[in-house]
Amino acid sequence: MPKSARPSRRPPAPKPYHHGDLRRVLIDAALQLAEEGGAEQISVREAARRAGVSPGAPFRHFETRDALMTAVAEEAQRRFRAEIQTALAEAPAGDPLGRDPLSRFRKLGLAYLRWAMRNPAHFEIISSARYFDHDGATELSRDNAELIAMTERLLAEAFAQGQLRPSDLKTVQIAGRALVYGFARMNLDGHFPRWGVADNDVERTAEAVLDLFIGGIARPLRG
Amino acid sequence: MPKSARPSRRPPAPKPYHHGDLRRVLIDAALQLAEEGGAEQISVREAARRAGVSPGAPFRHFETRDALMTAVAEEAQRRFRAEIQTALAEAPAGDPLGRDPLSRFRKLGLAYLRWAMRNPAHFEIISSARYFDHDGATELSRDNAELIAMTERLLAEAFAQGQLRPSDLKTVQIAGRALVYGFARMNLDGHFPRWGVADNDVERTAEAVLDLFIGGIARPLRG
DNA sequence: CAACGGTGTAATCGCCGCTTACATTCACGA
DNA sequence: TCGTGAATGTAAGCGGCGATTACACCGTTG
Repeated sequence: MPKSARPSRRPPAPKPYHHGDLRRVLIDAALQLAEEGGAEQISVREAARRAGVSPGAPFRHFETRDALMTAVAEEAQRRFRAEIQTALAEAPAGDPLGRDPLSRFRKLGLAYLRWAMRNPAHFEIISSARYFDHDGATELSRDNAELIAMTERLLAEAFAQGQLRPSDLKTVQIAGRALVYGFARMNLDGHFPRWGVADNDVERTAEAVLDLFIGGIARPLRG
Repeated sequence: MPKSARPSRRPPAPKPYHHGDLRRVLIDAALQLAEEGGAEQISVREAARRAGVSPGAPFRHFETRDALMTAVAEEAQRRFRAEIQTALAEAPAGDPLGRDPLSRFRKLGLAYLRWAMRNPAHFEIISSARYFDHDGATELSRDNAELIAMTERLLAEAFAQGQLRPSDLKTVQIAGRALVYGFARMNLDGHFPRWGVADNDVERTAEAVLDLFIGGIARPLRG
């Protein structure tokens, strides 16, 4: 009598049919698998196994493995988004109104890098656009577009306030993204040992790299 | 009589036993597969199929699929290396002796970017460090270390000649790599449509991004 | 020419994504 | 209240995959 001890407590749960909330459990199991061995280690069967369910059951909730990956990517993206918002919500020292767009830009980059360093599996899943082109990926695309728009706004404000040397802002934006994305992927893809960067030094190096970039686009202080 | 027309011409070939040179053919087939559908589409069985050989035959030449991937990565890296050397060999205009390290640095970055844009499948295979940690991957590591050493030398020379503003050179080096690597991966991972960069514009954008970075690290011209 | 080692084949194993047919259980209206 | 249909899970099976094993072939070499 394995599962008889489930007296159907909890009316407000959205999908407590047979299993309880299999969809949720599958996503969590998949995230766990990604943390253990990378995104390509995610397997429908193993997720089903960990959910204590038959191999065919997941296909009631996800048409294909890629659909599961999309759902996992959305979950990861939501956590990433929350992290970014938290980081940006912290009042910048000496600028309680948050009117210094360049330092907010820096904070954004730093939050991006730190999150990617500390959650490489989640970052990996979000990386590939492959899982953005599915039916249920609207949330993913929207979140991403908002993040892009935010950096665009910050850069425009920074420029308007004279914090930037004259540059094409679109180029600055893409270069900034390429920098943090590339750094995060170098970490994910295991490049840093080849570059003599130890694990303890990765976050410090990330900060140095970001500051170098910002120093390169900022208008030099006259003095 | 499918393969009877092979009168064993060519004594100096290293492995013309039964098939001719299966190892070589398998690597080429795998490269082809990567070009068609990405690195993860490489399958030992499909490579064997295209080589006209039984599914078990490849394992005489590669212990595992990953060993095949390592060999493919080495082949891709060799081509990449050749491309870089060709690009650097071109005499810089107005500096026939090649004594302008910063412009050589730029040329190196540009060659990296262009090759990655035009050979995304090869770039992808080289990206992951996973295939560097196999027995036969010594060539891969050596090539890579040489490339790293070359950029280090160029930056040191550029600094010595006063072309750079004061910066930590290691940070500059890693930032430069992160920038081009990130840009190449953004292209590979399909990010650019989200950024409003059309396919025709990718190489132009790459150049703009690189120049922005170099403008950021270069000592501003006094005028 | 005989023995041996390098090479390819055939058959098989377990895992995978995915599908189909069937069993169970919940939700809701006659 | 009950029964009927839809939502959910199971059982079984398909073909493809990486990998292993036993066996067959063949070129080299002593």
